[in-house]
Amino acid sequence: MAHNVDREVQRFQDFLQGQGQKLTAERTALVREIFSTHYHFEADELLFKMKEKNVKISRATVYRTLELLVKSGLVRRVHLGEDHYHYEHVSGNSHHDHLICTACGGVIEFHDEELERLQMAICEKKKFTPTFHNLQILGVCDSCKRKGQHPESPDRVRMIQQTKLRK
Amino acid sequence: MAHNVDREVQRFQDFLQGQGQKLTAERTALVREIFSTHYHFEADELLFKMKEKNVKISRATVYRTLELLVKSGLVRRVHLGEDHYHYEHVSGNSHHDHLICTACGGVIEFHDEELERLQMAICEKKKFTPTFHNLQILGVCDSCKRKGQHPESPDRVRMIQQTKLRK
DNA sequence: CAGCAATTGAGACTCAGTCTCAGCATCGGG
DNA sequence: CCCGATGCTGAGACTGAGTCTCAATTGCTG
Repeated sequence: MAHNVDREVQRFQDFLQGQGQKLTAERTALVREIFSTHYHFEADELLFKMKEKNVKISRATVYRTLELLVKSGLVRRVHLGEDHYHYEHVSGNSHHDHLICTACGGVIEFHDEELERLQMAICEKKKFTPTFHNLQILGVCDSCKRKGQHPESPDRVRMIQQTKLRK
Repeated sequence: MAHNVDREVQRFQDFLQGQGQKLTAERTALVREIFSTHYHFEADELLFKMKEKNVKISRATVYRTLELLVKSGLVRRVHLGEDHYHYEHVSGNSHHDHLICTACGGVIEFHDEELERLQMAICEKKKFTPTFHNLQILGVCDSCKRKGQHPESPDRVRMIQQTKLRK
């Protein structure tokens, strides 16, 4: 919990209404779940969590709702070094990038103004109009390094999965 | 062509031998294809090109060889904003990142020392030992902007496919 | 030439994600 | 109160990228 989710539900409803769409029970449940528990998650993980809670929501609805959430700007789709998407919610707070530990699979977020500025400068030089960016740095985090975990080779990152779900 | 491919073939053989593995006709053909023609490519695209040239190589072998090439460091696996991998060959030249035009699908490469330094500094601050990174900036390139192509929303990038192949 | 490990192709399989379609919910008129 | 329109839903078929299995083949090496 730790966070009042109603604000996001409201924002989503506003977005939907602007499109002549409706905030249904399923959509509300998904938004609540996303904003109260998860931070980074996979679509199937979300599906699984809902099933666990005995809230029956179909795969199709989960994907459809995620798409709407991405369009509304409440959720962002990110690559985290694996070969499928991850999602993260955006609680009004600013953009960030990811350090991904290839030993434990953990994700550290960071934001750096200098980095953002530099990217803008690069785009300007190339006459490129950026809308979005995505930076992942793969490596080994401090605690894994202490434990002497040897880094997996980058191309094996995708194999390091803490959670395997899908019923 | 434009580039002598034998050096890469040799490097690959050295790598394979170090592992007690063999440089077969199929592997040689793939390396030659990769280093003489493509720059960024998808696995299936490579498979298709080989078929086109009447060099029969199975899907499994293409994927297996790509994995070996990634391990050997001759080829790099990158995300280019779509939901599956792309590959690019590494001809001894340095690391670079990508500007990806969401209107035309084009890819502009760039390398910036300052950016690299900054990333190292960020990692240091977080006590993170980087091995690899991947930065994509999505947006609209100069020529698309002139043509007034309106930018696709980031989450639709994956739909913009110039080439659809597979058999 | 026999033995043996590495390699191969065909095709089954997996898994994330998409699509289709019939049935349901809701709403604004008549 | 019923009607049609519109949007939403779940079930499950489908897709496409990538992986795995296994029997057959290759290419050493002794």
